[in-house]
Amino acid sequence: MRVSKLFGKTLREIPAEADTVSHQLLVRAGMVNQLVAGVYSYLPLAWRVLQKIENIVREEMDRAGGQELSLPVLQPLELWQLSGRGEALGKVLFTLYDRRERPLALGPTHEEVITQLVSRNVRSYRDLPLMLYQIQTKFRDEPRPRGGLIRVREFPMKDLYSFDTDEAGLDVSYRKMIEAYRKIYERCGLPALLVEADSGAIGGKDSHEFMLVAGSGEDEIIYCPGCDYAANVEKAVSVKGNIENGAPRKVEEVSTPGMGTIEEVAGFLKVPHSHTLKAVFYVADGKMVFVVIRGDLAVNEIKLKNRLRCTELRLATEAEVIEAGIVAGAASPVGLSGFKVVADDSVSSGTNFVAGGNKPDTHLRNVNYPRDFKADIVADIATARAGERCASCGGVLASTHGIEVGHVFKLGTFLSEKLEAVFIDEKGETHPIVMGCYGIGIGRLLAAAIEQSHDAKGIIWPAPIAPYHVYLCPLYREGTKVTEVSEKLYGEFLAAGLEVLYDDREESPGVKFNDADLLGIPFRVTVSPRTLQKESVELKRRNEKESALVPLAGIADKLKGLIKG
RNA sequence: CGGGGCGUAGCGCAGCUUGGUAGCGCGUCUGAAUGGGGUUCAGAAGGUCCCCGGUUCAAAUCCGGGCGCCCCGACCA
Repeated sequence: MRVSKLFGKTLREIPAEADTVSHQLLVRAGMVNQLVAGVYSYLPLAWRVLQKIENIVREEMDRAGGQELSLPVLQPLELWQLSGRGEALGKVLFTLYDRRERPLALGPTHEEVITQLVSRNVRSYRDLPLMLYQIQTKFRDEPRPRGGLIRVREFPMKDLYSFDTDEAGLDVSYRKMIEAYRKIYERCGLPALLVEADSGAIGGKDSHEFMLVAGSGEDEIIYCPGCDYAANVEKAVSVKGNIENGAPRKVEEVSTPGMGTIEEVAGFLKVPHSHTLKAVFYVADGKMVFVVIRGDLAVNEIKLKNRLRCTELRLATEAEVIEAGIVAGAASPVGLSGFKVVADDSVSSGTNFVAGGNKPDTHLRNVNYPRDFKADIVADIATARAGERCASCGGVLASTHGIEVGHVFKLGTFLSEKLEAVFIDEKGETHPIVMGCYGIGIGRLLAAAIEQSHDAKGIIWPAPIAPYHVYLCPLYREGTKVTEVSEKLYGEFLAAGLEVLYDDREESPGVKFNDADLLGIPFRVTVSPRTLQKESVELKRRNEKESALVPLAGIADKLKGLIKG
C-alpha cells in the first residue's frame, strides 16, 4: 500500500476526547473514528489488524474443534424473556420494533439463539459434544462507554458455545477453550492472566477471565505472589482470620454519644475495628436487607447479590433506613426482627464484638454470634483486599488492575432447560444439554495490544497482528536513484509476500519517521542516497533503538525470515 | 442515574468576565528554498461560533430550555 493513497490521516496532536493511551494512539494513527458514544468506524489500518486478530482466533477455534457459523443480529425479544436474561440485562439490551410492532433486540450475545438452534438440530448423545462459534458484531447499550475501544456499544466479538452430555464433558470443553485462549493471547503478544471470575448476569458455575494487567484496566485483580491464585475482586476470597478476644462474656450496654461510624465507635471505645460489627442496609429487588460484617471488612456487593439471588441490589437511602425504623449508626441485628439478615461469615470469626444497640447513642459490648443474633444467610460476602492472607497458601495478597480480554463460563443446564435443548442418552433418557460459552472481544483485544505495547512515539505492533510488516521509507528522492530503487524494492517485497506500507510521499525525513513510529510497523526500511552509496538500505526494528545497514541484494528474503522468526 | 468538565475552521485551542458580527497553532492547497527525527519563507482556501427560544439597535459573548461528547462514581457477560 502506498501511504499517499492510504485512507486515514495521522494526527500530531492528542485528541481532546481521548484519555486512554490506546484510544489516543488509535485516533492519532488514523485508525478509528467515533460516530457516537461507544460506536466507531474502523479505518483500513485498524480493519487489517482486526482481521488478523480474527484469523488468529478463528484458527485456534477451528483447531480446538469449533465450527464457525453466522447467527442473526436481530432477535425476537421474546427469546430473551423466555430465557429470563432479558430482565437481568435490562437496559443493556438495544430494543426496537418492526413494522408489525413486534419487539426485537439487537443481539448483545447469542446464547439464546444458538441454544434454540441447537435444540432443533441435536437429538441424540451421538450429536454431542459440539462446539459452535461465530465472530460477529454485538450490541450492548452500556451505561458508560469508555476508553476508546475498551468499552463500546457496538463491537466485533467471537463467541464459542460448547454442548456436552455431562459435567465431565463440559470440563473437557472448558479446558480446551482455556488452552485455545492461551494460544490466542500468545500469538497476539499479550501476556494474559487467567483469573477466577464472577459469572454475573450470565449465570452458571465456574467462570474465568483472561486479564491483561494494565493500570488503565477497569477491573481489580486480587492475586497471590506466593502461589498461582488470582481472581477478580468481584469473586476473590481471603482469609479473614480469627480475632482473639476471650471467652464470650455477658452483653452490656455502653453509651456512645454522637458516635456513628466504625471509625468513631472503635476510637471511642478503644477497640480495634476488627472487634466491631458493622451494619449495612441494602434494598434487594425492593426489599430491605440487613447486612452484618466485621468492622474491618467491606461488603462485596457482587457476592451479596449472588447470595440473595436478586436482580437489583443497591444501598438503601437514608430515608428508607429511617422509614424502616433502623437507628443508623447504632444498628445491629441484636433483638431486631422483620428484616432479612445476611451475615458475613466473619461474624463467627471472633467473640465479644461491639455492635449497635438499636437505640440512639448506644452500643453493645460482648455481642456473640449465634448467641445474640441469628442470620438468614451466613456466607462470605466480604471484599478481599491486598494485604490480607491468601486462602490457598497463606501468602500476602496483592492487587492490580486489568483489562478483561476474554471470559469463559460453565453455563451448565439452566439455558438448555429453559429453551428445551435436550438430547436422548444411551438408555433412551432425556437430559438437558450441558453448555459452556467463551467470549473474546476482538476490538478490545486490539486496544489491549496497544495498551500493552507502545512507547512515547506510538504503537509497537507485535508482528502477527501488525497491519503491515514493513514500512518502506525513501528519503531525498529528487535527482537521485532513490525512487527508482524504492519502486523496485516495493515490487520485490510484494512479490515475496511481504505486507508493505510504502511511504511514497514528498515529506521530510522527520515526518516519515514519526509516522512510521506512530503506526508501529515492525520493520522500517529506509532508502536514501547515503545508503545507496553502499548498495544498502537501513533496517530498523520498531522495538529497537539501533538500525543497521543491510545490503540491497536479498533484503526481501531477509525480511521474510525475520518476520517469520 | 448522581457529580464534574467541555461544545468556536479537518485537529488542538484563544476570544465569553466587560455584547459591536471571529482569531492563533497544526493540518490542507499554490510557489520557492531545504534535506537523516514533525524544516523554512511567501501566499491562499476553509467557520450554521452544538441546536431552539428570549433580552437588545446589535449575541460566540447575557438569560431560559434542549442536545451531544468526555471524566469520576453507580453500572457493566
